[in-house]
Amino acid sequence: MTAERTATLDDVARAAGVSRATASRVVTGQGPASQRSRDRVAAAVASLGYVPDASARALVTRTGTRLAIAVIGHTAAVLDDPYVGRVLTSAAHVAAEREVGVSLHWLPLHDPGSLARLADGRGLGGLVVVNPTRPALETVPRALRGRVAAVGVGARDVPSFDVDNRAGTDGVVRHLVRTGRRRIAMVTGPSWLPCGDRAVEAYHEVLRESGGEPRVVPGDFTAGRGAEAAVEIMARWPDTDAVFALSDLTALGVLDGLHALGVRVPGDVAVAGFDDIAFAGLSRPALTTSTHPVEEIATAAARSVLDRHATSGTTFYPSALVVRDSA
Amino acid sequence: MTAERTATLDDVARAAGVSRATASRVVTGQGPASQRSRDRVAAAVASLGYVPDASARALVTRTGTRLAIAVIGHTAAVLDDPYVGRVLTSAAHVAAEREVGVSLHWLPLHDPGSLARLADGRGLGGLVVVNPTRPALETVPRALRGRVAAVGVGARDVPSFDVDNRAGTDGVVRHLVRTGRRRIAMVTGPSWLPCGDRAVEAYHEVLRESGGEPRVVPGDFTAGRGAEAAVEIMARWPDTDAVFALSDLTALGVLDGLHALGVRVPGDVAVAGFDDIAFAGLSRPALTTSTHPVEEIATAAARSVLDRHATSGTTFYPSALVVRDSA
DNA sequence: CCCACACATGGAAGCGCTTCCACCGCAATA
DNA sequence: TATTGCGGTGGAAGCGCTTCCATGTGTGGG
Repeated sequence: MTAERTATLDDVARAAGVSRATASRVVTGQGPASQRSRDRVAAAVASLGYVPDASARALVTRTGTRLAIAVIGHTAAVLDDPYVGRVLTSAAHVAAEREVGVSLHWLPLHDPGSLARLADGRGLGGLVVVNPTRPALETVPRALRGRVAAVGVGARDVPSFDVDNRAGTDGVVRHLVRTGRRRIAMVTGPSWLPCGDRAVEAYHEVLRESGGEPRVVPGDFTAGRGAEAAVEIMARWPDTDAVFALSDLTALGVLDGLHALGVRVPGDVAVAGFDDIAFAGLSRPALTTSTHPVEEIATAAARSVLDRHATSGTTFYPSALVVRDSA
Repeated sequence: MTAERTATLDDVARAAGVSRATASRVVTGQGPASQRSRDRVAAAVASLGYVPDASARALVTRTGTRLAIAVIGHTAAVLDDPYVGRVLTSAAHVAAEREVGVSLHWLPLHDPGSLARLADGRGLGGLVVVNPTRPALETVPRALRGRVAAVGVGARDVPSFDVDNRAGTDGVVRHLVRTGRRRIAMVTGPSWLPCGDRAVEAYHEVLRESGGEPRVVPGDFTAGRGAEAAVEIMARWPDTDAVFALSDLTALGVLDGLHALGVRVPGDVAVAGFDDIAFAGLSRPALTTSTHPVEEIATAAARSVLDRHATSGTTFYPSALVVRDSA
């Protein structure tokens, strides 16, 4: 075990024959430096394998670079949903682009205060909140002001990015109506997620127009709940001829529940989901759904944060109907 | 915008009427402190809402607390696989338990050197490498020695945790043989992943015993590749009566490819996967597979790292056959 | 009654870095 | 020639924290 220290900026400065101040200027690219210094420092950095210490840097600049993703809703179910994975992938890509790290934080639904602990050594360059709830967003640490964005609607004061699930729902339900369905049930998302509200509204509107009466049961975006919901729906309204779930995962569960009940899809009941996850095309029957450009949304959110775009309000991304076999 | 600074240890010390050194001792719990000091400092911490600055702490202790997860194989496909998500969830749980953060790093397959950049301000308390490749592991920064574990086999010098896919494969293939299949094909994992080798060996062994000839096509753990592989297999060996894929995702793809070919499952061809992901029970026909206790494995890896267990070598976790409809 | 010994405590150093500031030499201007 | 201006530079301060060390302060034993 040789006591081989990792190179420090002082080492670089010494090797390059300049002061530490100059070395710092060259390494960070801030401030003036002669071509000669620049070259010598660069050479020293390369030969020593110098990597700046992020902690020390964060300590003095009072601001870090890491991109933090905070996912609200601390249940294992959240990650079974490919949604979070897709958000993470995209964020990771943006982070890689910018050469910053990304950290992941799981926040229990009812301890929004924990968001405050995220400042974590000022190491953060930005924060993306997934599934934002209002109380959670209000506890965002002061230190992060101006460097926060939300994925999902419901954010105040911070830019927010979400799929237009009002239009998406409208498209799906209209498709159901167009194909002759009239007794259409809907499985919603978790009630604490404000973003589902607009979808439910759209569902009600289309039904009002087409003369159907609403049949809404609560969901939570899990497959298990979908299976339960299917049973509930068929027990309560046996003449139901279509089920729309605000999540493909749930729709897949509905498919399963219906299958267990001996109900044929789409013969007896049409089923549609939302999100167009990878498995949607793989189920039997393949799931009719509406796209959710998660990658685009998450990428935009991450960029917005890292670029310090001071915009606020929600940007909606379009959702497109994908007709497969189930409806 | 009031210039409201966040409380520092000096503020705490002043408010408690002790020196900064004493305040530090109380906050960290290291070193002696009288009950009186302890109480006063605790009160000051509470009233000021003091949170230690992780950067400053990491700077001086030369070691952080954050748990880093490095996933090797920088492709979007990796995250479509629920596998990584399950690892992350588990790691996040352990991190929450220990009140440390977790950061996520996506490492391109062919730039193992990037692992070195992870030391990232010594902010790391431990590193878990997912899908370890030998070259990648060799570049783990010195600073992290003794605080690294791997999920998946192939690690040298660091503790490693994986499912016993040799036994799992053995179980699945034997089940296939037991149910009368003899012309069994296998779709493997990506060739750069050493952990698949033992599974392939087990497959060969069972086949040797039962007198079947091996039919191996390469896979990459994606569903898309599964569909392709199904077509390849049926073209090359039309009398194939079973396909075993080393990943449920791929098996689901095989199901899809077979369906497109008009091949009935399990009537004409039995299909089995590996991992028992959530969707395995949802497909039609429901997938026969072998469990992969990812949560257990990842939890063990995370704990091992955070607890500085100096064990090395691989711990294997059992895999259990789950018989459903597809085989 | 004094010394040794523990325990508590505060002062000060220093982790690796950025950045303010004063300074220097040089070219351009008066 | 004397003056300004400016790009380039190094010294030094300081970010918030831990920890070494020397210094009190109270106990028990000799």
